[in-house]
Amino acid sequence: MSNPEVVELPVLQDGDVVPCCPPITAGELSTADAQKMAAMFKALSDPVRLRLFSKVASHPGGEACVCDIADVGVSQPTVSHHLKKLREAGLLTSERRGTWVYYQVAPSVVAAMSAMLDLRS
Amino acid sequence: MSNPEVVELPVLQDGDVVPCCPPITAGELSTADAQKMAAMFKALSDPVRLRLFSKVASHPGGEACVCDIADVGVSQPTVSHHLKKLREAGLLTSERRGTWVYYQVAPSVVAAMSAMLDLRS
DNA sequence: TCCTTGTTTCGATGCCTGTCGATACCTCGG
DNA sequence: CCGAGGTATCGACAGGCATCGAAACAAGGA
Repeated sequence: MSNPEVVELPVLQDGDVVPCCPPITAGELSTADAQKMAAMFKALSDPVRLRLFSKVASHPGGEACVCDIADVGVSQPTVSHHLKKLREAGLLTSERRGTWVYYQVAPSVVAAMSAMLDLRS
Repeated sequence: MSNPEVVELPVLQDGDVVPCCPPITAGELSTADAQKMAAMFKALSDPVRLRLFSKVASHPGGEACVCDIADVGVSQPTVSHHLKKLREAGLLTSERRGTWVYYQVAPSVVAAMSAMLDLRS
């Protein structure tokens, strides 16, 4: 925390539209696009993160309190660590309302990933 | 009959319907489903693998010789290693035809991943 | 104010994985 | 049968990451 000049990662912010990358069949991926896409998929490449994400996504309104989803078989700090990863990847956004923190899905990012996997040609 | 060197995978074969997992919004993922899904996403969580996959997918017929796609900036053993990972995840299948080995995309698996990311709510 | 509950950060540890060079394997042409 | 070129495996190393307990931070109530 002693470095105030740390450059923020080019991660995605709440509300951003994310075109990101073309469908995989459109042609060879550039190195830069491949890195961006890989970061997104990596965020979902862990079973715990996948369960956390699905718990948020399956909640009414695509939103859930940490206290509602924290039971995934790992310690609470680990849950927080994974939620942070999902936030940094732009898949979830968080908002504190009083005592509790609520997480919401970021639909555009997920839609972008889905589009990239669309193999229709 | 021409049933030569079939590379057997304990995983998914081209043409198989892949029930695997429900859409993420359908409810909480079971531990088992989460592990299966995470393995698929993990296969695409590396930039090199993503580029290899896109090179195969963007080739006519969704098929390409290793010699056509091996130029991704890493050594030949590393390319082979990544292709093996993609094979083990069920995303690619391989077939030796004479001197060269051809890789094809396994459309159903990719479609399954895409379906899981479908967030229409 | 102090205490309780919810959440995040910190520091350490052990496993997993991407990468390479060397080498073995497979197929074809001579 | 042998050599050459394409592909896969092996062994080793370095960096990354999931996980935990402890501690710090935030908000509300007594």
